[in-house]
Amino acid sequence: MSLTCNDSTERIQKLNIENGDSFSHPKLLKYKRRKVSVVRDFPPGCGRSLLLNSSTATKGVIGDVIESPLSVHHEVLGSVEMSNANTTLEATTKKTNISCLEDGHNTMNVESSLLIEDLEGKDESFINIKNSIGDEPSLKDLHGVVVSGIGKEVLEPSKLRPCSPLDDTTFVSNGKDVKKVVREYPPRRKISAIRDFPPFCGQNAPPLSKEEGSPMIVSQNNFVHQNKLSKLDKNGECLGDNARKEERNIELVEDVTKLAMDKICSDSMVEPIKATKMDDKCGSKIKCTSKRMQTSCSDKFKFGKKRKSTVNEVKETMEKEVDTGEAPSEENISNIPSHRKQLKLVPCEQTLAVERPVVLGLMASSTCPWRQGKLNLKPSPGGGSNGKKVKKHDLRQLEKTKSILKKEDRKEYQKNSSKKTSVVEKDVNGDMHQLVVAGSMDTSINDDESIDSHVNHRSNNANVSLIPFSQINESGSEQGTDSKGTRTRVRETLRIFHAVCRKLLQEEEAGKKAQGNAPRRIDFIAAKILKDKGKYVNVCKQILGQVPGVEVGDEFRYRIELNIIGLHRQTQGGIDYVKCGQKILATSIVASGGYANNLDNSDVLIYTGQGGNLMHSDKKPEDQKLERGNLALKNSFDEKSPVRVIRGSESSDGRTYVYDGLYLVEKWWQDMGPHGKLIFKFQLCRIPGQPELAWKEIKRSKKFKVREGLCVDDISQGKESTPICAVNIIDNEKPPPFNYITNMIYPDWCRPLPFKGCNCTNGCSDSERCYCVVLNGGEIPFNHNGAIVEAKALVYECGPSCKCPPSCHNRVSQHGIKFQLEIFKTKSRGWGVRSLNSIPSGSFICEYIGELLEDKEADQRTGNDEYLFDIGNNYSDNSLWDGLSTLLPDAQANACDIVEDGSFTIDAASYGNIGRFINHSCTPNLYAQNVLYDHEDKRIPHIMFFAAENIPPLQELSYHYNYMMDQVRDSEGNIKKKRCHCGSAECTGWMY
DNA sequence: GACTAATCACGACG
DNA sequence: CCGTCGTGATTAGT
Repeated sequence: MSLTCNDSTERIQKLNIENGDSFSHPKLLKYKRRKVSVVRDFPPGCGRSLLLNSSTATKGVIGDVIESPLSVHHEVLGSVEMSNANTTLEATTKKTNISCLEDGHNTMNVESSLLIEDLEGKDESFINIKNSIGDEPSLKDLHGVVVSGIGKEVLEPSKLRPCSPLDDTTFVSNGKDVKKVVREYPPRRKISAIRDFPPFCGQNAPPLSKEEGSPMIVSQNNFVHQNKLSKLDKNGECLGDNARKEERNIELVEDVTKLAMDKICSDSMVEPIKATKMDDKCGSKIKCTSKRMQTSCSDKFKFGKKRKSTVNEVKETMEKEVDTGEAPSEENISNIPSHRKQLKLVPCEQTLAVERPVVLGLMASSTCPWRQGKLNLKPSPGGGSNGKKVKKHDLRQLEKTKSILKKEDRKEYQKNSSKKTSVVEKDVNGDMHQLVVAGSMDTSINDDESIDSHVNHRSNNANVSLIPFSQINESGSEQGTDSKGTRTRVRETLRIFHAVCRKLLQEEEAGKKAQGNAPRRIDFIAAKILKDKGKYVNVCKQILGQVPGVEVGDEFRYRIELNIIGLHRQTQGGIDYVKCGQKILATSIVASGGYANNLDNSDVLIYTGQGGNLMHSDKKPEDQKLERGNLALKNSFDEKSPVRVIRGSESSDGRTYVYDGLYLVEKWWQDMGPHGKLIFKFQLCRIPGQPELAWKEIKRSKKFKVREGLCVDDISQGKESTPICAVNIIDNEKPPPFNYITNMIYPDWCRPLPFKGCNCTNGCSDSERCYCVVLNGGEIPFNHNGAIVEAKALVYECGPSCKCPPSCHNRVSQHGIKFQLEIFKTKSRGWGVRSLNSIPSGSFICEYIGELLEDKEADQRTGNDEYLFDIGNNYSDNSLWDGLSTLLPDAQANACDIVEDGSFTIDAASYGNIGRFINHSCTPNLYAQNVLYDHEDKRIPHIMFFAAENIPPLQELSYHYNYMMDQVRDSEGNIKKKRCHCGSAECTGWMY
């Protein structure tokens, strides 16, 4: 066995040279800083608010209320009548004049933010708070003073007294007597909404694994409605009859929110528990099998020759279908009402869900979403119509494309909109989203919804639905099934979105030099295309609470993605809200601010309200008003309604948005902004029981400079540019020994044809002259940020024979690993691989490296099938982004080579790299891409893993092993089956 | 030249 | 029609 990789040393050198040339995100090139730090703020006791050390801490519990003698109510703002915004503003303005008197003599200033500080040693005195301008009757709405501080000590209410001469007075408001403010100091536990947890919530919640999540929150006014979900969320979009009846009720009653929610709550009390139990059952099933399998489940099996013929069979079958969408799982199909199974809605690319189960059966990969989306559509690569190069097209062409798309869908729109007239009219009448009685079309579910979803969206149909706070991606329950489909749709939609963006970016990058095109917003264009194609998810309603198919930790690159999946509808606005009866309630906020310094205290968020022209430098700043988003957040506080929080951050990886889960508005107040105008502040606290965000753990690791469970510092022993550590918090096992290599080992007899290479010195942009670009079908298959544009049968990178520099955009995977990867012990799948970085979709991860074997030789290595990777046309596996060709007709897949059948296998058992640890998943986030750069032997391409979607830190990396059922045999020819423990909601339990 | 910061133009959505 | 915790490109400054 000898190393014959002819450029191994050169490559290593290049690798070293290139180490500094890190994966560059487009956003990396440009930074944008917010001019006014309206978002950025610190919770009490943190950051700038940390004015006191603990010894001088305020005696009081954070959030406590010291009632002003002029105060009307006990709870901070909670019940204060805010109807007269002017009064409130006035009162608040004068808050800065409030003095805190000690013993009635000494005056202590209270900051405008109403921090009461430095009460150290003043225990014996009582604290009086009075309004120095208390003689003004207009101050009747002045509310209590919030004690903010870092101390946890309790300030005894008895020590809080109104000062003379207002001592013990009652205050008359609106002609009614109110209680003596101080004596009836509210019980402390009222101060924090989140501490008062109903059953199944907060501290009362049963212990949960991350996967299980938290079942539900039933807070006083924070309602969950599992039952409703089941009706709403057949992929999210429809309301069942009962639900619609409820909605009618909501419209009729006066106290809309309360009554509706009460009803919802009572309806929902049984279902969630049932669902939880079912989930448990399912979980235990998986657990017991997983125990049996333990580490062996990361095994890889070979599949025989039959595999390919099977694939072809499937392909033939699938080609008869015309389909862009995902196929529903078998369960989904069974759940579709029979009358709907007969629906054939739209010609052309739009779905024919009905026939899929047959194909799925053939596929024997029924619930793997990516495979469903893919095997079907494309004619075999390199064949047929794909022979022509893709022409760069300019804006006009794209507009043409768009208009064609529009035309197609306009017809649909007109067709459908007539059915929706009533809904539309209702919406027109309301200035905001309105609770409406959904038309019969709205009962459409699953795939049909994808057809009219954009119509719904256009019609501005904003049905309010309350999604319970719970992890609803479990299988086995109705909810789980729904969510499973929605999760798949969300992932698929985002994947397509990213793919379209990359494709557009590719065109942009290719065309830019030739003609200085006007700047394009590829995100908007991509979004528009998806919308026109009905690919939006959760479009039909504004969702309060958890959004189906979106999980805590999901990462996004563009704001518009939040809109696409229904997480946050505003494209720019930070506060999204929905009209719920008479009130508006906040559904979600985007906190884009440099919170980098304050990650440790991430469960609390202080959010600045909107308005006041803070964002417009050309307009005069004004006081923020209690309207729109501000009012919505205030109402969410009143109703204890959960608010989704999306955190935006800028880092070296560019801007990302992370869904941080549900928060409750804990309190709100007004403050003086940097421009001297009043702004609203909202303190939100993360609802406990939700999965921890990965970056917190990483932050913690960095802080303590210790990785918990670290057992090997660098399994590559310095051979990779960044060390790859091994982490095990499950048991004491260390990773099994093997020889770490960073280049393929080719056998003696294997002398790959040398790669001719290009002679480019101009960045390999010439689609006709660059040899490599020609091989790739006339385009560089990567974006300038290093992301692969789309999956292809074979990708040619420029190689050692090329004249272009190492910085050539057509050199990506050869530069090696760019992310900080580590291997870790999983609970049921042996060792797995994950990244400490956020990985944008399309990024190169790593190669699958080992010894190259012929199949027959691999067969002889009995009992050694764990780390085998069959080289072949895994293009069928790769067509993860197949919607692309139909979404972008101009951007047809190019002619490109296919891998020639040589029956080779990579064996990573003895010699390998980190790629050998990557596990199988039924819902993988990576895919294997064949790449050639250092030789031209199409039988033995490099196997390169690329990210198929945005991957948050610490999420396990996985790809689909693509075993075919009953094709995996042991050394004696017996059919082997392999348990799958990927844990995915889509998992069938078997690797095929 | 690389990087930062401010500004502009355009934008979709509700 | 209007406003918005966007986005990319341009420009000026360091």
